[in-house]
Amino acid sequence: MVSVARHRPAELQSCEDCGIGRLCLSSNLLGGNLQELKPFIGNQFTVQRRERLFDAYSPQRALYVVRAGSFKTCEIDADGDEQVLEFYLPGDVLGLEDLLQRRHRADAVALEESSICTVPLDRFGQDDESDSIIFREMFSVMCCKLGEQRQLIHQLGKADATARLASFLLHLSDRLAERNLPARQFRLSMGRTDIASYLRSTLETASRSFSALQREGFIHVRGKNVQIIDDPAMRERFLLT
Amino acid sequence: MVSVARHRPAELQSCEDCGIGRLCLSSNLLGGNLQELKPFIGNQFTVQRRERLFDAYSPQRALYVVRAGSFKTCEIDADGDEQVLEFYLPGDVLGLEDLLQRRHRADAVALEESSICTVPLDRFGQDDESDSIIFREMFSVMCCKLGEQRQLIHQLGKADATARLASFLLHLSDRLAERNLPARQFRLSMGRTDIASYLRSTLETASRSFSALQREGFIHVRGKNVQIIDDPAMRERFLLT
DNA sequence: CGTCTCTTTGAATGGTATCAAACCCGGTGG
DNA sequence: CCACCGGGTTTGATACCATTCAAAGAGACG
Repeated sequence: MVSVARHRPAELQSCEDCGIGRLCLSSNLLGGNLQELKPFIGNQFTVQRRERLFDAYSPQRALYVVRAGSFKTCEIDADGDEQVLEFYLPGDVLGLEDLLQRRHRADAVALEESSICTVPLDRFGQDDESDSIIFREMFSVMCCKLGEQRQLIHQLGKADATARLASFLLHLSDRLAERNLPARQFRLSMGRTDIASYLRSTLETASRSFSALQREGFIHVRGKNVQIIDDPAMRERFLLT
Repeated sequence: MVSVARHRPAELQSCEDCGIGRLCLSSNLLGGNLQELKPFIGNQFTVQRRERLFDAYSPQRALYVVRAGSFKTCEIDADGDEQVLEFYLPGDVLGLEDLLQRRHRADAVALEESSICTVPLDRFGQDDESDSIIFREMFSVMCCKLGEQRQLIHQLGKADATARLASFLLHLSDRLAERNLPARQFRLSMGRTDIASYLRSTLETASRSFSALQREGFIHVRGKNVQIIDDPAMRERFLLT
């Protein structure tokens, strides 16, 4: 069995790795103008597990970059059920989709003790030059997000519960790898309920899917600890696009 | 029975109604600077039913505004199945999500004889001022699209097939109303297969859902002709958010 | 070591996909 | 004008997967 250090969240080493410098990891709009973004960075602070970074419907004052730990955004629907919208890892930016209305459209909750950098919105509008840079960055992230959501929609329609979980795990693994974090063996900071909610399923089905993936030899699971055993086979079997 | 004029697609009256002037109908970033966008408008042409406006993976040369008629975008997935991504009505802009890569990510197919205005991409980068305006416009549309996709994801997870169809029809009705087109009684330009694909369901289920909505007195259906009979009750019963 | 929360597993129910056949409508040609 | 044809649509029967309800099991923490 693997001995896991207790509750040590994933962390970025330096500002150079910080997501605000390349808001969308797959974007290459920016060459190396990290310096130009420095003026936008505000103060840092930590958020405890289950604490909210911001509330739905509250006015937006900043963008938030996850420095360490992880978050989920979720909204409460008309029936009072919580729906998980997205998970955020170190380097991810929270609040982009709220910029237009300058009002948060979801709750942001820390999944573990986490550290945050702020990018106050009042820095915008000071200088057209840097405004334009950050605007294009945001645009690029939005494009990525649109693509990701499209992916999710596609999956929700075609793939069964097990395939959706497999995709989720592979995507998570890819994101961890992009951040130079352990991507083959990791600890999920979110519970089965959150995963199920994100995948538009139920916690029982999610749990069964974990078991199924383990039974078929793709992964090893023990509670929140996941090890991806046969990554290529898993992609071959479950990844559609 | 209603006598329907044969195949007369919905149409915009003037450039003032054109979507490029307020790319996202719910956005209010622009005050009234329609004039500033005029230089961006390129030539017009028509597309026949089932003809493609552009192909997936082809390089993007322009944005396309639907002037009359309607379109669907769809992609062929790994299994060779067509997946409908979005439907476009007069005033809608095609190609926004492809801007980052300047490469189309889906096929765009005319659902009926349609008319198109182009916004060639080579107009961009000439003038920072107008670039910035169009950039913000696009950003605003992206925000709207993100919201819509989020809505769809939500529905795919929670609502059953009938509720999803109801939502689809109500949303379509709203979009027609925004364009000052008949919104209570209209002719669907897309077939059951396309609707089913968009809703991540099957044509049989879509058909049954139409029947169910009619049986319960919410709508009247006769092939592609739809009349919304009890709009408020339908919203009350099916619309989640 | 006990308690609480989260997770796993089981059995029954229900919605949707699938397979199959009949039907309707629009268009064509006699 | 009517008969016919073909694509699209409706409806029916069955099978399967996911949800739901229920209970037992594992892990975290004091």
